[in-house]
This record gives sequence, structure tokens and C-alpha cells, in this order.
Amino acid sequence: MIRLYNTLTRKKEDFQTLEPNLVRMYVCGVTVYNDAHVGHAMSALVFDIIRRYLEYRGYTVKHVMNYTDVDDKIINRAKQLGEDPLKLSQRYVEDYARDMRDLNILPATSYPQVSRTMPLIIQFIEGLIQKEAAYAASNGDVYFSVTGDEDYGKLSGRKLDDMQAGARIEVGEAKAHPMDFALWKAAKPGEISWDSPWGKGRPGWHIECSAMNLAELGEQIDIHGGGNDLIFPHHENEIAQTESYTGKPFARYWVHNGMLQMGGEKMSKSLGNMVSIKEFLQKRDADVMRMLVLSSNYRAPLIFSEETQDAAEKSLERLKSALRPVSVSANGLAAEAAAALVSQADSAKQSFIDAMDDDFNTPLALAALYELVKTINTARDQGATNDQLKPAQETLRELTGVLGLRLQEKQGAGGADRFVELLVEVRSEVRKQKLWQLSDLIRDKLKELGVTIEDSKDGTQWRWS
RNA sequence: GGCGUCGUGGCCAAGUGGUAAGGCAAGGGUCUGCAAAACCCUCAUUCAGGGGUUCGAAUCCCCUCGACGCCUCCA
Repeated sequence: MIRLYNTLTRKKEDFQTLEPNLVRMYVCGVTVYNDAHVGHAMSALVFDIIRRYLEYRGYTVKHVMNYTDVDDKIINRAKQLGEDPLKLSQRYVEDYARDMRDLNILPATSYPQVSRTMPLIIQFIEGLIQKEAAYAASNGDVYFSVTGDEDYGKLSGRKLDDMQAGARIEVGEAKAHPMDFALWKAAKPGEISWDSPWGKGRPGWHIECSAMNLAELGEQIDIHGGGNDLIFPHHENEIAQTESYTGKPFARYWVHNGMLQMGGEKMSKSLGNMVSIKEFLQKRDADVMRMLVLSSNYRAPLIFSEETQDAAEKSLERLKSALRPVSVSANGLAAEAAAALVSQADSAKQSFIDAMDDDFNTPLALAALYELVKTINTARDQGATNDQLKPAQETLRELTGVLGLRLQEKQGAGGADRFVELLVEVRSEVRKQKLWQLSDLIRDKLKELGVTIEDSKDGTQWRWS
């Protein structure tokens, strides 16, 4: 039984889907007006890992991720660049998709966009007005009425009375209650807008997700995810809208990832302390980012530093070490030891599943994998043949694959391998003649060129590093 | 000011009542011409601090200190 932490109840709960074997999962995506950063990568990776694991456990996952392509920031940026806002956002939609692909994140089932959901959004707002959960104001805006929603605040644990509305928010003259939020914003002159019963305008931030959810997944969903900075007001307001509209509980499980931290602060567009996904991938492999995310609980803040990145890289090397073949002179394990290897692989797999079942406890799951690594490496040291090692290695491949790790050995530039082979061969001759200085020189120089050489009794192995 | 999450060895981190997993780093060893890799051994009487509950607490309660997030756009 899978258990997962539900922000709504602040408890771990047994995972039970609305429909057997089907998971409806909606994850709040990004506002597309700039390069995505590693914080976005963290969130995307968390839900990619969850999705992969649910699929591994036999579920079909309908995974919806939206793009906010109509928004103040997009409009402002477009104005700066003298570009059409929808063209600008579309460019970044495609850019984001590339980033996701480069991070080895599985494509979502669908990617709704605000600009393409307009009729449904308007219909949704009309429905809310009919139910008197919302009202059209004199200025052309439409607001959701929080006072009419009895359990408003249940996700974030806030009470209307506690919230110091107006302290930092400009209370619009037209709002009946300071915490009422916009479903529809009247267009300012020259702004991109859509026709509506309330005049030209565009949707507020929260309504889009309610509408797209309804369109893509229906009135009720299993998992609603996003960064924990979205809990309030975004997700709180989504619940308010959708439940007022449908009269049914919206998402069964609210899942939120912790923030990625740079030097003690969260990374965000507004703080300007961000590292883009592209910048990251120029320096490190996609697996490194994923390993970083795996190394701590998804709900906890993730420290993004050179030190933690280095550690993640080392951890990957460790996993890879178990996947390497045996040396040529392996004598083979006794049947008993070979059987033990297989059973240890099985128990590692069970530990892995137990860990992941418990709210996707990836650090614990990794611990199970490290144990398997040690088992495999020990067997290799004791003379296991490749055939004997293979089942355990395949288990390791399977489980790291569930986490989305590729564990690829680095490749050399086209055709370079042949020349490395040649050098290694020559060096072996040199070593036979015990010309150690020369052979060490070759080893050092190759190291500088990214080739690691390892000598053993059975000869020399090399790889790109 | 309010709401929430959290504080475990040099670093990352698991552990929610039964006596501290794992990884990295470090030190020693096996192997090696030397390295590297792999393997073996060592590495927190202690879980921010102080009270309390309990036969027993890192785990529950209270207080203090500290960090972070949200309350305004944010993954």
C-alpha cells in the first residue's frame, strides 16, 4: 500500500484512487516568460519521480501540466521586447518542453494552456456567479466571494480573520471583502484581451487551473501537486472555486514539494538569484539534478550548492560502479554464492519498494540501492562471472530506471575511442617493459583529456570520465 | 504580527516511543610497480537548548533559541 503525505490533512494517508488503477494527477506548471530555473526543475523532477513510481506500481497515470501563458508578467515582458505576448509565451512553452526533455522528464499526458481554454474559463466564472459564489463588480472585474465559502482557508490552515488583508494588498475599491480575488480582470487599454459577458478582459491567475483541471481530468482528481509556495493563495483559491462550482471535494491528495535553496534563500525569479536549467546542464549531467532531488525528502527544502552537487555526482559514480563488467579472469562463484546474490537483489528490491511506498522516501530507497551496489561489487571481487552478475545488475538497472536515472557512461567524441584503444594498447606494452614513468605519463595525460585508466591483473580498463 | 515546515556526526540524510540506516568526506588496511576502482575496518553514549510525561524519547507535551516558506507574483 502506497502512503503519501496530504497537505490538506497534514498527515500521511493510504493512497486510494477514485478509479481503480487510474491516477488523475494535475501539477501546476510554470508561467512562461523567462528561462526556467533549477527550482522549476526540482518540482518537475519530484512529480516525474512520483509519476514513474506510480506507473511502476501498476497505475495508469493521467498527468496534466499546465502552462500559464496569459499573465501580467508576460504582458510586461512582451511590452519591453515589443513582442506579441502570446508569441512570447509560446516561445517559452517550447523552451520549457526542451528543458524537460533534457532533464529526462517524461512528457505529461497533456499540456493545457490558458489562452486555449478561454471559453471554458468564462463558462466556469458564469457558473460561479449563478451560484452566487462570485460577483461582477462595477469596474468590469469579477471576484470570488470568500465569505460565501464556509471552509475557505482549509488547505493553508488560515482563517479569514487572521489574514491581514489590506496590510500589503491594495484592496480594490470594487471588492466586497478584501480577501476576495479576481476571476476575471477587465482589460486595460491596449492590453491583450478576450470578450466576455463582463466586457473585454482576461482570467485571473487561479481560475485557469480550476477550468483546465475540469476540462482535462474531470470534477474530481486524485493528486494535485506543485511547489509549497503555491499552497496559498493559489491552491487555496483553486479549491474554493472548484468545490463551489461542482459541490464535490476536489483533489484527494494535495502534494507539495519543498523549495530549492540557494545560499539560504529560495531561488526565484523575483529574487533574481537563479540558475537556469540550461546553465546547469552545461556543467553537469541531468542525472546529477535528479540525484540531488532524490537525496532528500521531496517536501524538505533542497540545498543547491557546489558541495551538494559534487556529492550527487559521486553518488551516481557509486551506482555506476556496480554496473561495470567483471574482469576477464573471473572464475565464477560457487552455486550457493550465486544464489545468495540473486536473493540479496530481491530483498534490495523489496526494501526499495517499501521505502518508495512510504511517501516516496527516496533517500531510504537509495540506501537500499547502495546496499545492492555493495553486494554486486563484492560478488565481482569474489570472482563472479558476467552471467552470474547479470540478474542483480538488471535489478539495479530496473530500480534506478524507476527513479528516472540513466546512469550512462560518458561517451567520447566521434571516433576518439579507437585512438584511446591504441594508446592503452601501447601503454600496456610499455608497462610490460616496466617503463613506469612513461606509462604513468600516458595515464596522467589521458586523465586530463577525460579518460580514466584502471590497471588490474587482467589488464587495463578505461572509460570516459 | 498571523499561519506552516523544520533544527540528527565535517557535509547530505533516514529514522514518530524501545535504545542512532545509508551516501560523501576523513583515517587505517587488502589489492597494485605506483595509482585508480572495488572490498574490509574506524568514525554521533547522542539527535538546537531547557523543562516535563514515561519503565523507556531523536521520536509525545511545554518553553526558549535559530532557520526556512507563505500571508504580494513565485515550482
